[in-house]
Amino acid sequence: MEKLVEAIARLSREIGHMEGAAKDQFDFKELTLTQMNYLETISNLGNPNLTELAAEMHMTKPTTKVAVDKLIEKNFIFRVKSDEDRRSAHFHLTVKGKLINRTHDFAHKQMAGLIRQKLDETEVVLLEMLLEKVFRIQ
Amino acid sequence: MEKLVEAIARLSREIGHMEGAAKDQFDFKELTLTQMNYLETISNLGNPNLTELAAEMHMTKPTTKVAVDKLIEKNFIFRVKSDEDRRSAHFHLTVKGKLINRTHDFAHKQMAGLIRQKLDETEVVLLEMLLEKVFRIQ
DNA sequence: TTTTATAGTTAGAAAACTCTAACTATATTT
DNA sequence: AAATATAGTTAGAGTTTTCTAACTATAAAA
Repeated sequence: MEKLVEAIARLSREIGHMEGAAKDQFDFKELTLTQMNYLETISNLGNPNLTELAAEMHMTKPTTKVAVDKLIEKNFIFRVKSDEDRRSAHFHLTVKGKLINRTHDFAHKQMAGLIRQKLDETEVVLLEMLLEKVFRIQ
Repeated sequence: MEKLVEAIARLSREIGHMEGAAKDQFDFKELTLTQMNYLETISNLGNPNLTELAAEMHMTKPTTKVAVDKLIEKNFIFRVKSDEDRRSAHFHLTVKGKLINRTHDFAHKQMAGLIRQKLDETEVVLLEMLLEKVFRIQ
């Protein structure tokens, strides 16, 4: 296996593991795996409407409606009616719903901590520069 | 937001997105999200028994049994009876089951490709060295 | 302005997911 | 050897997830 691919795989696995641990901590017993998935997708899409969410989830609209109704009832998201198109509404995360993202943040911070622990300051700056170059838009 | 954390978050999001796209490609319509999750956990644990799998999934043993029975019926995993403890059996991935990991591999290779596209050879070697140092055991 | 398309909803049914309680078989402890 | 613990199974019930078909309301096109 190529060295670079191996390193990425390792990084990815570790971050995944840290996110799993974070979710255990945050104790989302209130949500099923499926509901968590809808919530994360809403977060990723950024206030989608029902049609957009259903498309991204590869589900029908009635199925998606059942899911969002549960998330609304449990106070993880709320509806905002669209002014431009009065047929439509967009889903927003509540304060409680936004906690989901904290599990990602937590894992990312933890990984940053591991990196600072293993590399000296010069190396950290170098790594930052390299990663920034990879994701720079152009 | 700290620069390093931001870079990790970006990397993590991109890899996640690539994995999602890979799953769409591989077309696992045969599996529900839940079943996919059991299968990935079995893969991560490496031939766990029912008790170990249930613990990792935070589910009861009967629930876990229902799930693995479905995966066996669909030929994603199979049982291997333990010689040491005759009450027990371990789950192994079939060839078909191992395809799941390919979605991860695919995403990691794609990310490696993006990196090679944005960095020159010297920078790639540097990045490899830094990541290796982070994950070196000691 | 009538027709067609789009956004979302409702109803009802099937499959998947999850649990508790009670059980069998094998291992371990006393 | 008897008592206790562990690995897994079975049965049955409640909840969640998913679909198709049919509907309302608004927007866009003809």
